[in-house]
Amino acid sequence: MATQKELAKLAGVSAGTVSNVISGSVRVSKGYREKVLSAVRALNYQPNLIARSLKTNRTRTLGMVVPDITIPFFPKIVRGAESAARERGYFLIVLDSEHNHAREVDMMNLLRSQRVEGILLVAAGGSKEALETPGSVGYGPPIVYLDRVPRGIEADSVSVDDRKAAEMGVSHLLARGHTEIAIITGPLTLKNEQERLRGYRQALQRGGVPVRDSLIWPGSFNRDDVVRICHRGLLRPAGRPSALFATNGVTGLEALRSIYAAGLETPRDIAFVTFDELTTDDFFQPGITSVLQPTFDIGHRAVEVLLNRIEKGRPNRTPDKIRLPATLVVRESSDLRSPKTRP
Amino acid sequence: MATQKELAKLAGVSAGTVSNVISGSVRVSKGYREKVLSAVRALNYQPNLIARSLKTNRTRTLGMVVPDITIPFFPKIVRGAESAARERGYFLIVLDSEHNHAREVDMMNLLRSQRVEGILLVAAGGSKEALETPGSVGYGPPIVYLDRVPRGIEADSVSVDDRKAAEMGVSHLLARGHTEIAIITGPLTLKNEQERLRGYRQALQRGGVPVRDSLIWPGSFNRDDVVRICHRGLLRPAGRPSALFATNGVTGLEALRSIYAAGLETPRDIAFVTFDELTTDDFFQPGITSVLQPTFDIGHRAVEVLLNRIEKGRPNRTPDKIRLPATLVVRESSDLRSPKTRP
DNA sequence: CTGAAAGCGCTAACAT
DNA sequence: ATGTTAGCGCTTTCAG
Repeated sequence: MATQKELAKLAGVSAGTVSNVISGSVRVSKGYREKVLSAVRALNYQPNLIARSLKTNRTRTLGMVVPDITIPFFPKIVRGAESAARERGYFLIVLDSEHNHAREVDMMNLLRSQRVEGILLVAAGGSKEALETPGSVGYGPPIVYLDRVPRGIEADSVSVDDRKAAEMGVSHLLARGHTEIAIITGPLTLKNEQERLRGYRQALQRGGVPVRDSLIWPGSFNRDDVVRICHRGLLRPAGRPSALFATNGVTGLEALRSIYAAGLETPRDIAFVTFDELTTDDFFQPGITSVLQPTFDIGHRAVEVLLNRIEKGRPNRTPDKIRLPATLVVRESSDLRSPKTRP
Repeated sequence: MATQKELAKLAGVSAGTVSNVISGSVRVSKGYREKVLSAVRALNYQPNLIARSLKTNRTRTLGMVVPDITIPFFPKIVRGAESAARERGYFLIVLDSEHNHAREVDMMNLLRSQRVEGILLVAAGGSKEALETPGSVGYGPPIVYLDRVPRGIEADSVSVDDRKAAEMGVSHLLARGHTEIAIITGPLTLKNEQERLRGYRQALQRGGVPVRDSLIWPGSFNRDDVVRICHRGLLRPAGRPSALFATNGVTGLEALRSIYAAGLETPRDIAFVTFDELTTDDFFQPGITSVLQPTFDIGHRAVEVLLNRIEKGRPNRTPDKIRLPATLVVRESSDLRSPKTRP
């Protein structure tokens, strides 16, 4: 691929002039500029960003690490982040940690080696310890945590108010007259899963309904686990709960699968509310009531926070901890009054 | 962030020795190596890949451009590609063209400017012309086309045998006794959509069933379009077809939505087969019969083709045109014999 | 086995 | 307004 030196030779000017034309930072006379530009076209010149970065010590690139790009929640966040990055003239490199903290550390180091100017991190989680040491924080470019906010460290973050969001979903079920509301969670090693569980407890307490341990089903992101747990819970001798609340989309989808597999229907046999869109969202018959997170905004805002930190360059400023509200979309699965029966 | 020069000073050796230790290309005595390595730890050194790339003219990075990362089909391909890249020690940068050819050209140029060593492209399509000029082919790093193979240009590609795959789906419906089989397609500007339509025709012809234009419904990726087209087709005066075949997941999902919205059930009122997993795949009640593409393999194989091209460096070799088979997963939606009715 | 030095392509003084 | 030049961090000869 052509270099500026070659352009200079072809255009009959110096390398510095070529650079001036291309970067646009210094005025160049019209005649020379034209010559350079036609050389650019002739040689199909593409600036070497690597060389430019080495010189300027800037890459205009942001990195992002997500636990699993095949979970629909994450591509939506990626979209928002990419959009915000592009608006401000930055590129975004997206990497997948595959729920693996060791790999996450590798990815972070890779991004640092690539000299990205900031990193958006949805922590892989797993163990507590893992969450708290996401690859030796404290050096390298700024990090904004999204979705999963680490406990303890003072860092920028953008997430949903999990407790309030869960409370909203559970309160909705209470308002519909349910008192036997079970909850199926994701892995409780994740702080936001814990918070959602707290929101559940809070809603019950405020509603004057006792919290019963037998209705709290700690789950995971694993398909079979969730199905097994739900199966046991739904068919337990004490009788099944009248409602089930799922704290994330992956778990919620499997929970719904279990309900169907047990030959039950929502809301006829059991009311159901879940966090997140079940990919086909309004598609289920009956429709599934969901607590929706503002996915695009999470990504978008996170980039704004990151770029403000980068460009304003105030390293010791107090962290931005942005909490976005979720919204409740009420559909039939939580509605006692119109039990539809459609295949 | 620390540089090799700083390491050298701390370790009391020359910069060249530090480089030798880090790259591992030249043997360094144990004593010096230890010193360097402890300096690495002390300064939390991260090699500057930018500088390395500038020198070596290698980035060990691959680029990938997809039309829409939020369509579940693509993250699955990305997974396969990332996995293969990692196996061979390459990084993968994923970009989203948002179905927009102009943006696709930008993304390609960006990747070239970043000096990626090869590009995996799922073309944005749209207009024919767009497909045929994916950003001035012929210079820059090698390109492997996935999923959507350009007409005319001789290039490496990895895709599914669309015609055969569609034929398989339609033949299945014929075998179930259907003769009034409608087809709803994606945008027919895409060659693979055309091929799938040809597969439909071929299956009918081989089955001795006349092809009727009124049963061919050219669609798009647009939600409302598809719903409108299906609505019209399903409620047409001539009576609705006995089966519907959808040529991709996005269109298929909307088609199914239309079926439900019209108060119909599969397979009771109409049999239904679609390309691609409907995100919740085996979840629908009744289950949806699907033509499944080997998504992970498509990405994985594409990286292999690309890296072979890069590393073997045979520029004028005849192109690899890999066609992977799809598989048919038969579920209830196409089964006349056991019309379940479950909500 | 180690050190010194050149140079990858580009930008940004500085000099003309 | 244009040309000249140093140097970003690294690898890689080439001497020693």
